[in-house]
Amino acid sequence: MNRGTDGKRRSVTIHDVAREAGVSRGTVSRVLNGGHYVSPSAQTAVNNAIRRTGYVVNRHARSLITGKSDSVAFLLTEPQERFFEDPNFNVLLRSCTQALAAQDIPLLLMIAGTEAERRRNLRYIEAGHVDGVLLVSSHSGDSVVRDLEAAGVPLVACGKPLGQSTSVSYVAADDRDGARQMVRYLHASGRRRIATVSGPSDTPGGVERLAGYRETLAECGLPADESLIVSGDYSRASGETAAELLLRQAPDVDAVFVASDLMAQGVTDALARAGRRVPEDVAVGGFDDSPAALSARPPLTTIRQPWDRISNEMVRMLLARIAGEQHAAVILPTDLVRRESA
Amino acid sequence: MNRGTDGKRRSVTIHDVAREAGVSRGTVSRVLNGGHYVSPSAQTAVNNAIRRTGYVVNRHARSLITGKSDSVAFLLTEPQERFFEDPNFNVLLRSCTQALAAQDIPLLLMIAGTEAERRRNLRYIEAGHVDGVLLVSSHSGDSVVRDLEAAGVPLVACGKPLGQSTSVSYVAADDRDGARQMVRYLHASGRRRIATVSGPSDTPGGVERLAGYRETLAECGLPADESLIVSGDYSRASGETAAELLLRQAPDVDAVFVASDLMAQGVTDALARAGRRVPEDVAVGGFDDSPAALSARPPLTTIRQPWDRISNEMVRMLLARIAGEQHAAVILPTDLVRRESA
DNA sequence: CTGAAAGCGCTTACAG
DNA sequence: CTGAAAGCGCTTACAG
Repeated sequence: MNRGTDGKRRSVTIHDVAREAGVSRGTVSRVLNGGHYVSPSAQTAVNNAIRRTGYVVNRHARSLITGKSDSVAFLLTEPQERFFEDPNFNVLLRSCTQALAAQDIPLLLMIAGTEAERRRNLRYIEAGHVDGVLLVSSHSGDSVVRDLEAAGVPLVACGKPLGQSTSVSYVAADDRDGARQMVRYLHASGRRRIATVSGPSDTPGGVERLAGYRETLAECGLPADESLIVSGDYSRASGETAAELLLRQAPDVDAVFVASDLMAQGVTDALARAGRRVPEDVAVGGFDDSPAALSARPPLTTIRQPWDRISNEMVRMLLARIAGEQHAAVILPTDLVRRESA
Repeated sequence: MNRGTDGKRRSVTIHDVAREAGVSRGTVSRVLNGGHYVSPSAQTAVNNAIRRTGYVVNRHARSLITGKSDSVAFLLTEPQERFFEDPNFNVLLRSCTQALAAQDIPLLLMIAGTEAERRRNLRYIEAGHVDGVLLVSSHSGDSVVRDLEAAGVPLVACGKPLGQSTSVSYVAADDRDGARQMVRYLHASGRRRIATVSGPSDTPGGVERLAGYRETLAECGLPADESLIVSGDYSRASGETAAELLLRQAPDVDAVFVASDLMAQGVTDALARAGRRVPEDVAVGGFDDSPAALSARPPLTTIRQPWDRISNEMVRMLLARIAGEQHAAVILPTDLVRRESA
């Protein structure tokens, strides 16, 4: 579609291409849609005509008949504050956008911070305006998954959706194993009073990383000690609070596995204020390998989540789901990244 | 549009509503589009029918005839690394998404990091698949503005586009005045060797904030001294490098106005390493009031950019532009935020 | 104020 | 392999 000098759109349609190529509109459409049942000569004639006329398909007309929009939504039900505090979402959003763009599928960004926004977005999605949704919503109370499933909308979640739904596709990092790696590492470097700051218990990361911590402690023959376990809400401030509590409850702590880098940054702040050196007195291990890991002082030893792979898998799965494939879960491995904090 | 159990969409159309309401499709369409020339009784009959049938307009069909997509693009031509390092973009993206959502207009996120992505996005936009674009692209070398303008696509830029185009709408914070406020403040608190770390000279912030710095120095009767001026690229690392250079060139520096919080964070790091106390020995003033200002140690005194207002204005202007209004520029005031670094 | 009708640009059976 | 034709769901002059 071009716009003339009058500002009105004057589009070259399939009709113009057909005339230019000396074939029917049906034939043009066929080459547009894969070139099946088209003779080589017609094929080239059409392609040349397309080039000469500068034709671009009108997606609305196509969608009207195919019933597909060729677009997907990236829906965020997280309270916004957290979203914009957490660098992981950025990486995820960027990678998903680009993976989709590579297939010429635009990404509609939707933020459902308030209940009203949640309803509006749901209405839009359920009206069939997108072919599927990439869902980022770590809290479980959330009914979005249920609503979307009920409406039959293809869906892939980032992280395992807690709660009832067992039939939803998701891709997640191996949280539990990541926690295990970190705790094993702390133990191997000689620490014996290993604490943890866990995430909220209504998030997969909150549950799984804590479970990994517990398992590994047992595996290493270290006693379970509830005074070594405190929890936060993934924010930096909650990390500070948690560390202060920890220092009171278990002053002899010599290592902390923190369930997110942002919280770990808060932990190192509090530790520094309390006069504990990191890592000499207390080793600190984070989770995520987010930018926060680098900006923390000292830089954080942490668990890297493979966000590029996660987003690529999410996009791949969603497209497969849209094409009719069954749901599935993909669990991706994590890596330990050594820096200075442990 | 609903999906039956077979997974196929079975939509209720305007036709069903018309039948249910006992009117023609034209009448239904009229109430959908504002209710002009419709009798009150027809109006209510149609509204009831819509409610009963759960009708939702098919946007593709509507777009096919109106020639509008009722969606806009948020186009980012910044190299991605910078985007995801800069918290301002997050705020901007969130606010724009929500301001648009309030009007029921979806935002398509487009990232043009590479030349190939740039071309693909441009093709999509120029094909008329969106009604307009919100552009975030601070570097001037960029031909996107030119291309988009040539194609007649309604456009609003964030920040003044450097370069030739004089006819593009934009909204920007008052960079120059923000710089003035900060330098005046530093001067008023007794500093006399006030340095600056400027941004790249091909960005509006790089140019304007430096100009504001120079003007205010003169206004305060302080001598212009080029050894007090170094530049960075807005990254934290470049702030560190700049500060190191500064300490060599002008060891007696007692204040630094830094053109971004991220760079200012690098400056405080380097200052701390060099044994200078902030703010006792050297006062540091940032720009942006981004999350980095809070996570810096000490927290940064900085210039707040009104991102909420900026995004609201951008959306308002774009919608006006799409509706046919002439281009315009909006300059929004900034505020000094006092914290501990100066 | 309202209905009948044309038409937006495409895809897809249906015949050949 | 190809063309003619129907139809996707809507909006908008055009008559009344």
